[in-house]
Amino acid sequence: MDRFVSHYMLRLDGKGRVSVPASFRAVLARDGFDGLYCYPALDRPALDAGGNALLAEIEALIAGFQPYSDQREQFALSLYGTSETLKVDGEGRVVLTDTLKAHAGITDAVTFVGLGHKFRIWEPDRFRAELAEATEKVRAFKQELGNRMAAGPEKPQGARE
Amino acid sequence: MDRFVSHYMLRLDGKGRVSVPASFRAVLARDGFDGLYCYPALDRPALDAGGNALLAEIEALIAGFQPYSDQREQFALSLYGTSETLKVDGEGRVVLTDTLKAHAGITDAVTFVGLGHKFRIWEPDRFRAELAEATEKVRAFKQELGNRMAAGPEKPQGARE
DNA sequence: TTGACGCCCATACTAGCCCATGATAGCCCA
DNA sequence: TGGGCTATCATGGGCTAGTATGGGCGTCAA
Repeated sequence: MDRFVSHYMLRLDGKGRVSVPASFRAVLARDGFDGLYCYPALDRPALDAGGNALLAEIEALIAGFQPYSDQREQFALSLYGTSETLKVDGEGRVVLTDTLKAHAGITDAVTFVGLGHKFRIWEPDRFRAELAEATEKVRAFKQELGNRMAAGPEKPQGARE
Repeated sequence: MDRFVSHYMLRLDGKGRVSVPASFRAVLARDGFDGLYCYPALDRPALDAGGNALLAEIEALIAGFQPYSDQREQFALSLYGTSETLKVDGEGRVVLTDTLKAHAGITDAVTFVGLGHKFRIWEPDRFRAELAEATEKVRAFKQELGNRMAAGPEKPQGARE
């Protein structure tokens, strides 16, 4: 496996440590990154995390802007500047910094969610809400698609089930 | 790790010394530069700092201008002329010169911010403001990007992010 | 001489490292 | 197929080395 998939709820211990799910660790190990690259998601109260694949994505994004441009500086600041490379201990645990925990509202438990080349870390209740909302939207979208199908012979272009 | 990443707030002691974050020192050590190369950022009340990678960037920038041109001389003057090579003591601390501190409005604490190949030194309050502003702009930019995508030839929106 | 700076040592704190334990799930063998 | 064994995993706690910070002392230059 070379992708982050599925989700896991895990608790922080007294020292604030939390185990990275074993299957995610396996992906990171294959990816070759030592540690865990992590930063606050831009538009959600959650954390994005991953390894070299994620880092490469960010680097490519920043390299796409003109050197010395304002946009590039802003992206570099808000991506590199808020990132942390968390160390993973011998048991596969990490300690989230206070800044990271504050952004996601994390206290004593987290939910890890695989998103393919990266994964996201949520406070469990917020994750449930986010998942419910996403599921609802997907369901509505699918239904709308079905209605459109039934209504007319014309096919919705580009819509694959 | 070969990039400056994350940010750290540290205080100056009575002698005006401040510890360079350990993770930044590790990058500098790998970079091979002895000391800390530092100069006032051109268009911000902050200081740019780094090692050989930063020096190489500056050199490339200046080399891009016509030899003997006014621009080249001006850039050379304002970059090389205002730079300091700070010494790092046995404990990994540096002393900022008065000129540097004045430019950034630094008094008794600083925030170090990684920007990949270099890092920036801010007065903590100003940094908070700058980060908030940059994050806001990046967020707006991303949203605009998303809207543009969704407006295009009908794609299932919400397909990741 | 005085002040600034480099160099050295001291200390509180915490992050990292190591070992221990309980639970679970997968595997093997009868 | 069922039962037991073992490898893996999540979790807990203690110890140690590293880090940030503070202060003393000698040296060099103004």
